Amino acid sequence: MENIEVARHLEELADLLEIQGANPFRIRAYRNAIRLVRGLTRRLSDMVSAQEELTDLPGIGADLSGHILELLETGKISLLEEIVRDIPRELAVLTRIEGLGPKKVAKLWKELGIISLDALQEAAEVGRIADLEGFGAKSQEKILRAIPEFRSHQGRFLRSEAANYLRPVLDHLEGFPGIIRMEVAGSYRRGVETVGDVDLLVSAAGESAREVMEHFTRVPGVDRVEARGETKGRIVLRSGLPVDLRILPEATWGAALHHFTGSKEHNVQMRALARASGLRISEYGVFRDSSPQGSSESEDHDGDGGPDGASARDDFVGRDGVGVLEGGATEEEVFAAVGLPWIPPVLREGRGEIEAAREARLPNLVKLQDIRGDLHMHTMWSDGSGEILEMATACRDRGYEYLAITDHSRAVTVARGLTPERLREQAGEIATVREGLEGIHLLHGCEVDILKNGSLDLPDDVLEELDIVLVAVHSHFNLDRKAQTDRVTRALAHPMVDILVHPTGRLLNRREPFAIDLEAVLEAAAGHDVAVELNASPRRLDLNDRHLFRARELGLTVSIATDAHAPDRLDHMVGGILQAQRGWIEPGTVLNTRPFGELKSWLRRRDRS
DNA sequence: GCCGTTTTCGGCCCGACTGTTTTCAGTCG
Repeated sequence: MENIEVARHLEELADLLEIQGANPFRIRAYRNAIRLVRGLTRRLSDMVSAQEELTDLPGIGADLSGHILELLETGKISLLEEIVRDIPRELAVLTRIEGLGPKKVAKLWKELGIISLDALQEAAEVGRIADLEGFGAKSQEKILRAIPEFRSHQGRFLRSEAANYLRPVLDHLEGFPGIIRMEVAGSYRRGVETVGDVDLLVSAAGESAREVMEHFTRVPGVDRVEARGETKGRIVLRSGLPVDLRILPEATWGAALHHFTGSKEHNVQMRALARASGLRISEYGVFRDSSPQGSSESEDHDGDGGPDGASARDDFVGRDGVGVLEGGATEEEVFAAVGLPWIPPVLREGRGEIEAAREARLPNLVKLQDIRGDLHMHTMWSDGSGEILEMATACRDRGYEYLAITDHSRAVTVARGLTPERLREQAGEIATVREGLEGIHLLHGCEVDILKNGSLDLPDDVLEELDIVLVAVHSHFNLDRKAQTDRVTRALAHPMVDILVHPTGRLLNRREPFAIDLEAVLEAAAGHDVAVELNASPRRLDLNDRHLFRARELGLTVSIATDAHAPDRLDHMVGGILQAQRGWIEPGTVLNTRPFGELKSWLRRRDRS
């Protein structure tokens, strides 16, 4: 069983426990464990087979370990089976509706017997929800709006889509009087491949906050305003993208930026670290508890407007006591307060970045400037829209040293894949273009299909004539896990193969990765000295960050490539770099950071003519 | 349910906003 399935089971269990009204800290323990499982680079079942103790994992104790072992062994968790006898498992789905949490879902179920999305919609339409205690007309309207939204896109946007929708919002706010600074935070800043909403931060001069908020709600393309407070507002664009605005004091901008960049997991770890040294971190700064130890004064919580006369000049009267502001003007100050160097947002996922920072072993992340070429792209010869020359000059314009033209092979008929004859014809054009081309090296390659049985779509003598050979799965996505794994590993063993491209075949929000033992695939690639691709197309971003992290651990070579089907799509490299950084990838791991000479000698490890 | 250079028991990150209340619960990030 895959980790993702383990996580799903635990998630259902956590959801139902929450609806049942279980101890919130118990729920948090489950959520922590789920995040951990999703972030693991190794399969739990492999760890169990290797006799490793799951309780060694942070956040997994005796109980959770027991549930996981039972699940791996029997495919079931008896606690979950027990709970679903009392609570319908469909209720977990309802908590995903915006505005509905476990408490409200439990109420809807107990009072109105609602367990399905359809029933919820019907009840709202006939007005039965508004009469329920704790609900009202507005809650009912909100539910009616949220259901179709939930049904359509499940609330996730590609980061690149979000960037497009966001642009007019930023333009609208840019230069508005009173705005001192503006930045996008949240998962967007961390470079996550899909985002649920966008967190926009603004610092504004004293009195102008109200006007800034008002201006924000009049963004072009706004569908509705969901919240409009003094410091926090939320609009939903017609595209469905929710945008949150926070107005924050300039003096503690760094603390706010850090807080709203997250991730949640990272913030929790940072706060725990702060607490250990008597500090408290919030979006308003880093504070040292200034109340005398054991003093009853610290228990005085309701002194909202009345700071005690003895407090020092910089004292901050917070919601739960008095503290002295220690820093927060910049993110660097926040990290420095807990003895850490600044950590790049792409790493802030609570996956060991804090330990790495403490031990001065943060990765030297690969940057766009490190990239010397693009090794995967298409032209009009198959399903691209540009000429070979156009692609080459577009690459040269981007400052690259080299590129590879890699059209499809014949099995991909819908993409007008090339037969051996057409491929040889293309080699002729490549030679012609090369003659007139200066300032960039042009490689002739092919994205060769891996057939159902793991053999390649082109004969060896044709492969030998190419400068570079990419292999990919484009068919038979439904093979079982073993068959798919065997198919791909067999292809990797072929002596002419250089790069395995888009290794899991996923399309974000559209197609799940096909069933494959990626660990085995990565190991096979390492064994055969084949590189794996990070496909930078915003729809694919395949491999994902965790796979990349694993590839790095295994010492694999990674190619970051755009798979561009038009010259302007070569800019997708930017998103690929972000993804690579999220996988802790350093320049030395990346094939296409190498100078052309080194790339050539790497390609020549194959005995080509 | 997890965890331990404050603790094997008693903590567990912190704050804002809405809607439904009339002082606050629930939800969200």
